[in-house]
Amino acid sequence: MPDLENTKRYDPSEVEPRIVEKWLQSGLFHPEPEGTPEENYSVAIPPPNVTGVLHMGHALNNSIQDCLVRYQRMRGRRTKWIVGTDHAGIATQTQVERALAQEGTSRRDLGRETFVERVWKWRSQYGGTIIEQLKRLGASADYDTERFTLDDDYAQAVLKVFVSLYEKGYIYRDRYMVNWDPGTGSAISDLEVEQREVRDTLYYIDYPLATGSGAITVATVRPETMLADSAIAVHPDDERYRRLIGEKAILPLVGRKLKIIADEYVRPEFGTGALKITPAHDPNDFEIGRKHGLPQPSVIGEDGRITAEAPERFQGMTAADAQRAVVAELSQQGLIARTETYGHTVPFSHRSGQRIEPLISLQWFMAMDELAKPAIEAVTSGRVRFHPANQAKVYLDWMENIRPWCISRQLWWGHRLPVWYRDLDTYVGMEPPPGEGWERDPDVLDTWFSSALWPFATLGWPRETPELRAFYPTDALVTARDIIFLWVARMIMMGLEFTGSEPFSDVYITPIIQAPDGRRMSKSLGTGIDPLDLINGGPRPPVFARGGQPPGDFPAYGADAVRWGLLAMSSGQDVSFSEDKVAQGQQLTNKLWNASRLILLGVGPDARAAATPTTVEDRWILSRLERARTELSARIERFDFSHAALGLYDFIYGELCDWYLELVKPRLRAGEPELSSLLLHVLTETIAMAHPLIPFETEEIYSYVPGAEGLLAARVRPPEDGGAVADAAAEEAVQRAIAAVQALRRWRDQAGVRAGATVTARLEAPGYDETLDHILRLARLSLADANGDGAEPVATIAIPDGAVQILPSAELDLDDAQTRIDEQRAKLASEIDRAERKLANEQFVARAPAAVVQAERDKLDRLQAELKAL
RNA sequence: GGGCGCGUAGCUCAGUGGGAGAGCGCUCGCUUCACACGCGAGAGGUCGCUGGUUCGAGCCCAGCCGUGCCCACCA
Repeated sequence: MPDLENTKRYDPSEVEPRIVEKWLQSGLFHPEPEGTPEENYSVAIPPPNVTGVLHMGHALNNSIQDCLVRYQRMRGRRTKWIVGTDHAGIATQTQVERALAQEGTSRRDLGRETFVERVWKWRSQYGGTIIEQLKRLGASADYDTERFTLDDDYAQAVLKVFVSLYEKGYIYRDRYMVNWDPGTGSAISDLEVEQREVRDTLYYIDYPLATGSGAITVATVRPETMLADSAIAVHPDDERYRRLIGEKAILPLVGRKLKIIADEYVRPEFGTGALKITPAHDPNDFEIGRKHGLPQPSVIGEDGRITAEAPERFQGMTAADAQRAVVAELSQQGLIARTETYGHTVPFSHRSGQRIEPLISLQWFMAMDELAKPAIEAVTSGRVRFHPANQAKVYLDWMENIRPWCISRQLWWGHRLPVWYRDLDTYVGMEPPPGEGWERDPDVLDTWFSSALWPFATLGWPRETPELRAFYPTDALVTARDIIFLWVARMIMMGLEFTGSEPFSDVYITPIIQAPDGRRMSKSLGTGIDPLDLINGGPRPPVFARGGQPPGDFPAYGADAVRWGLLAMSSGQDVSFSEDKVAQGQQLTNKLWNASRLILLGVGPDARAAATPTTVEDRWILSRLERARTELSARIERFDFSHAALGLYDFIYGELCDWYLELVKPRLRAGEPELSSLLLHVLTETIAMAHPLIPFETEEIYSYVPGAEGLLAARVRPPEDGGAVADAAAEEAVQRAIAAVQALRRWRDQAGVRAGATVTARLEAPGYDETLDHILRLARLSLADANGDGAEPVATIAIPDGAVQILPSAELDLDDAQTRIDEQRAKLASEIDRAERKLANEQFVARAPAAVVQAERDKLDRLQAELKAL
């Protein structure tokens, strides 16, 4: 325990690790499975990759979830934050394969069984880091029931879902065009493909007509695929080619005859208006081929090499080599009419970064249309709400145009398909089929298939567990935009299909935090920050250097400051990372620490918190506190985290510290018992409302509060009173006093009055009885005694409803004072002029709302009173 | 091609119809007994541009310019 008296600076690196242990040992984060989902509050974490490490996106996402969970826990709800990790098929397998490559071996060398064992070993070695990092961040998740998407129970859920959807006919096997990723050697789904700008060469190739005279010229960026051409298509209305429809052309290099067909898909204005059709290697051609019943010769295999269906001299070449060979032969034969460079977008694998090879493959698919219907309705009906709301449109647009999902992956790390083959028979079931000779399908499921079950499979589904009864459906889902389709949509569909309920009612889409140069935060680009480097202190990457200085290291900001900073950044859909915001969070924690020291060291050990005001400023702070509490709660509930964070800062700095604590210092030194109780009350309520945002420091401070019991994190806050505590009179009185002090300080500063000097003054304004002593002290004035009553003022300062007259004294420079008065007069006069002109405008008086007009009149009256007092 | 955003003080960003704000940075003054990672005061803005609606526009509408992201099968 730090010595409060001598710890003038809050030190998060000393406090935070201690507090984490305290929380974990308390068992507070693990709720018993009791009550109903309506009474309880639950959140399922987006499961990070088991071998992953915390990045800024996680830090933001989990700061937000923890804010929600802690807030609800302190409202008295039983809270369950489901935590765990994802096996992340491709990502994890790739990691391990990379390690194997370094050892000079490969998964093929090891064989499937050994390889999978190796991945499990890898997982036990490197897995779980991120869970420890979540604890360091303060995430109040239920670590006692940590889940993994490859746990035995979880696997049962996955198998059951597969079998059930197969039996319904939604899951089926088909030979279809897929996105083949040569990098991972697997098919991947449409969502794992990204389009990139590429400059290619567009080749114009002459295909001689079968009649022996003339040729039809086609344009292509992938000449090697011509080996698999099965037709040429033109637009039916294209005058240039109409007479050729039904004719045949000779496929160069191969000699096959290609029918010239008509299809409206072809754009006459592109290239030559004639399109070569390669059904096996282009998604569009695949569709056209099916429509026209064309054969689907396939010349590029899953290994990326030319197959036996191509002429022998090309077989075995890589696609790139084949392209060079094809172009060379065509040029030799004079069949390349011309070439041009051509910029366009082509698909790349999001996983391996390699260019997608579209090809026809036998894969497992899932029909989505029927599943999508209720999931669309869930959002249009408002049972699932997106925040911000316009993200619902993104979801709906995708759902309404949903396509089949390729769910099989040619990997070894994942849930293996519960499918067995024997000759022409296929068996699908949770257990292997009886009898001999069955071969299990070697493929595994897309990782997102199992992720889609996360909110209920983690609670024990398909068993009817107490956890499921108590915590499903969950309440909020907090995630990033980029997985709305991959994950959110699929969870809603699966939740509805298998549990009959939406898996959550609110989806909060976090902003994406970008590097200062506008790029994504990414380790490989050098634009990433490790959140732990911010928390504990660590190297600052060069792009985050400030003011032209060398980057140096981050100071150890602490988890509270990082959390607060991230929340404060969270407005809009994209935000630049701002170290200043984290620094502001650090300032806040330091300020709160010192305010707490003032109170705790000042009140004495026997004081107990009680909300008993005795003065106008007491009533003021209670009123302001209640407003701040109410506002903060409302902002958290509507997922407005940046305003929640900034509003908390404003209350602590702008009201509690700048004014209230300054106002009561004399009473604190006098040891007034009622004040001590009130200060403890205000402190306790302040740290309680701040706790969901800055949990560590507030927990630490709470441990020093006399009479406080247990953990702050477990404290149930009194409900907001909805404004009943609001004390308009006290707020008005103190607000006027603040304005007066500020006006007087400004005058002092500009008139050059020495900072420590006390100046004699006379008050010429009504309504300051309760606050006069405070104003005199904070503005360093003393009231004129009876002898000074008749003196001529050397300066007159406008304050609300009147003025303060400054009487002559040695401290004052009279010229400066006069200048100030003149300036103030001019300023007031111009404001009065503005208000008068506004009120003279008949249109304004006639058409503006009465309250607005009245407010303008009141303002004019006030300004005139102030001017008169000068 | 479609969709969603953004453009306000040097920087990062608040501000959804009624006198332009915060944090940081900058200037000036304070070793005031919670905090010098502090306190007090201040300077600094044609609110991207043009037009429109309105008594009144940073805010609403239209167009334009700049910029970011998502979706999409045009060789």
